Amino acid sequence: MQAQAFAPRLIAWQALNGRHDLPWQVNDPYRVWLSEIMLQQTQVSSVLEYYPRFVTRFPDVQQLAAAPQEEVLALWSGLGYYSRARNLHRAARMVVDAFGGRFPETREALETLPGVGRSTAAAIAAFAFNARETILDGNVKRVLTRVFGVEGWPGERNVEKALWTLAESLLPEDAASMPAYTQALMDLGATCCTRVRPACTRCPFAADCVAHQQARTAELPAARPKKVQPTRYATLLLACHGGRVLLERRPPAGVWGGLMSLPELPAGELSEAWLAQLGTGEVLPAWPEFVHVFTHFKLVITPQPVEVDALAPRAADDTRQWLTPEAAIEAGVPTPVRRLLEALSSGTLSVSHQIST
DNA sequence: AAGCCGGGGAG
DNA sequence: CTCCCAGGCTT
Repeated sequence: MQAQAFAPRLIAWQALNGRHDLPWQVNDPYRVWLSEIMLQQTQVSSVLEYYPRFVTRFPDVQQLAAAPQEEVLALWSGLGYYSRARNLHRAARMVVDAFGGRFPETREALETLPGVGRSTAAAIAAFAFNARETILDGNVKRVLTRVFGVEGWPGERNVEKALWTLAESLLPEDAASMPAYTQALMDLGATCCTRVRPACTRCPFAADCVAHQQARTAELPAARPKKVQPTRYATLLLACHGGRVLLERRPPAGVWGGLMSLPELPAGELSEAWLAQLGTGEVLPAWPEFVHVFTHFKLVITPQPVEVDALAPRAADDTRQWLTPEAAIEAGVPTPVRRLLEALSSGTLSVSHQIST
């Protein structure tokens, strides 16, 4: 893909397939700025409900600057990211007070307005002033990583820097086409090069797109690395006597809430209090620990078998029961507990580390 | 560099 | 439920 071929092909595509009737597609820096702020991390369909009301109430930057902040926030209510509204109001006052009521025309100067970062400033400069500045939003990152096969998560500093450089190298030569080109970048990402199931058959770059040619549109852009889950540790007690094992109903809230389970010793140690409850017996060697993964943490479980000399008295309610492993499984237990009970009933003396879910 | 902001849509 | 969206600001 030649860099100089990118913009003309994209603009030609946009002329026939792009969006041309969005209400903020006007040559007015105030309305462009307002729409760009509203569209930050917010989908077009949502902004379409708010933007008309806002420009009706505040037709120009002077009237916005003169309004009380509460009224601005009220019109923003429901859009989310309310610091955008506060910054919007501050920026309007800055335009009036510091720039004489006229928006600055360069990307660099626009970036001094609160709430206007590099990409938003570039969008305003390109749409309103034909500046040869590139945007780099989520749509553009997706298009560029796919077409040019850029590896790595775009949130990573080096990857993002490379994308800015790449995006700048693709700008059209003639400044007059900057509005159409910028809109085309957004439109391609929003309507064709979508996050899932992109419409590559309708894409002007399909023949050159690295992701499409390698059938890797699902892998590019690379997803955010998953956060390392916090680790918790627990000992699950396998108290056995006469072919039965002690089960305990867990508290209603929290992990495995309300389910029957093996008694859990939080500290990872076999406590004296627990042994006393069970009377006398023999503590057997612990089984190998294994990991159970939850959505928000991982639990390292140490199964601790104990052969007790007699069955402790059954509690009045059903919070504690001595059951055969088979009956316990039947009662409904969490998956890792079921695996342990299965190992117990099959007479296995140790559990493989491969137990996990 | 990572966390935060927020409501909503898609899968 | 997760992940992301026309990102920017703070720590």
